[in-house]
Amino acid sequence: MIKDFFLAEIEKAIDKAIKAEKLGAMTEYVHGGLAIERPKNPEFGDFAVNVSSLARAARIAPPAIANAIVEQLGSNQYSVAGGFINFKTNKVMLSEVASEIFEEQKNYGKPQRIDAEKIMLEYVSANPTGPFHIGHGRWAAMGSVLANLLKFYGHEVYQEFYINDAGSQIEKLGRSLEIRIRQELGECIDFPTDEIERKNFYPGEYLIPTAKKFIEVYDMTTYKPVDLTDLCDFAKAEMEAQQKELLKNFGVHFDNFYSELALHKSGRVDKCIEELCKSGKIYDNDGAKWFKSSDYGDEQDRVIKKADGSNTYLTADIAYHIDKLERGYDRLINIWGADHHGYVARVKASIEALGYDPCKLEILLGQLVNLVINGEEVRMGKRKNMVTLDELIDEVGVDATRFWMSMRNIDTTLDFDIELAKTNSDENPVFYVQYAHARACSILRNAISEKIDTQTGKKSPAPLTQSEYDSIPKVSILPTVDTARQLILKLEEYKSVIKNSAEQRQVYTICRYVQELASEFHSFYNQNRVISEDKELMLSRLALVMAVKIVLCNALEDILGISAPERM
RNA sequence: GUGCUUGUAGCUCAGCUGGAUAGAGUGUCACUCUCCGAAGGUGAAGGUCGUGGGUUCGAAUCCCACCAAGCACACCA
Repeated sequence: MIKDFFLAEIEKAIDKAIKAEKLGAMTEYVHGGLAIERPKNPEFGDFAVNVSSLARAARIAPPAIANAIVEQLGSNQYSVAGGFINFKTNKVMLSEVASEIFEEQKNYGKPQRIDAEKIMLEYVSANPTGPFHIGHGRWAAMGSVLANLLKFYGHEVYQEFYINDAGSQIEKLGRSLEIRIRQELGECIDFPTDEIERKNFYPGEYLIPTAKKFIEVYDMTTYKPVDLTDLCDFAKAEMEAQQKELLKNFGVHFDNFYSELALHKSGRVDKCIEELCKSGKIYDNDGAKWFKSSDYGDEQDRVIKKADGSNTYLTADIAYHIDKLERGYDRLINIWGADHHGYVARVKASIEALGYDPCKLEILLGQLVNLVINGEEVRMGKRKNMVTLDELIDEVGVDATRFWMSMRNIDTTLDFDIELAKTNSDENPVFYVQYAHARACSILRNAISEKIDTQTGKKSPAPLTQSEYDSIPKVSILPTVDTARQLILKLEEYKSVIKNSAEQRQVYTICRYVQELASEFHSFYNQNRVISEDKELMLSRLALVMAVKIVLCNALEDILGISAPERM
């Protein structure tokens, strides 16, 4: 990376300046204390480093420090402004960026060496009691993008969906299906109207098709009592199948679906309670067993076994996380909705109590999604207003949904404006970026297509022959104009974007980057004609266009999981 | 009441471990198609960084208090 090169040069110069006693009271510089940044105003240069932080140790003014360091560098590439050292990259370095892109192709931006980890990424993890709502869409999109990103960065990533298929909710689902079946068979029956009673059912209409299917499978003409477990199993299987189908269509891949019910049946949950008992952190109170999670920073202790002898949801969750750790993962990353934040402390506490390092568990808490329809916020959660993820994707498409769900920092509430996401216009960032890619493809097509004048019908030969076109990657780019320089620097930035995004688990920075790159490219396009009489210049510019196309395509398809269309 | 998250331009959001004149997009207004896709580009206007203190040479950024919004505070899952 160009940044790393400059940082190393400057750090060397600081060491030299200290030896020459040019940095006042400073006797030692610990490497890594400074960072290279892009100046806010490009007139200052391509990169900058702020040395003001050394002022305290040196006890001299920042500009004097900067000058002392630049003196040691002995190059006119560097200039000083206040506490900043600014510098421009030379043409050779810029040209190398493009060569690197052509060499690496799909791997451009992948770091050479990282401490690779075996990561378990768990996300979505919904109840199989109904269709996904748009909130699930955010976790699905962000999770799959994060998985792509971490894999690309060099980690080994395993994606898992924890199915909450145990507990009382499943019985609710079964009983709700029964009502729908009896309705279908002509019985005059409905869900309770009393609000509290109604909470024991899922009155959404989505169970009607399932009821019809059930009637067909069981060949019923009138309702005969069916075992509740059969009803539950049928409904559950149907909901799970629907959810899996949707995930597939949404471009979200899971390596495994882990059943909570199977976890209970395997005896792992009971074993986990035993282990906790051995740790001495369990006590009895009011007939229930409590886990002393407050010893590990939780606000209060938690029930692990109820007075009626059954386990709580937490108990299974503890067992599940221990199971993940036993499967040998270095790191567990979970994406949870912010409404589950209370669980973080207790799950971490259990991990620690059972002798594992709680730092291995990273929980990304995501704020929820608000739907904006015609400029008005529609609150989710109220069942009657619920918009399902299915409906949303039908309305705006997979690409736009994935992009919009990923484009914001996870800890801000996301406003999803349906009307905006639907428009194929400049208001929509997805189309803006895809358009840039299509435009790059179009230029490359034109470079080897013969041109037909629409007025005269005269044909003129293609600007380049196929073999000339194939040699483009070997061409060295001539960053003669400023827009080209800026574009190349933006391409170079991709490497740091990938690094920061992967290390901080911040997916939205990729979305931002891709918009910025598209913007630089559109700007370049408008100021420079790519296909021209000057062949050397044309080849150089085509090489730049090709480099942009590669990076845009990599970011869109491989990381964001969004199509990079060649035509629109 | 307690905890977590958020408060930056009309709107939606960036702003990296404190540092250059607080940045984008969108909306508004003005330019811009003889030429590779105008689904584009260029420019202008628009901000007491929720409020008040504090730390610092220097604060949108760190600390404290307050105000406002969202979420969570089960022997539900």
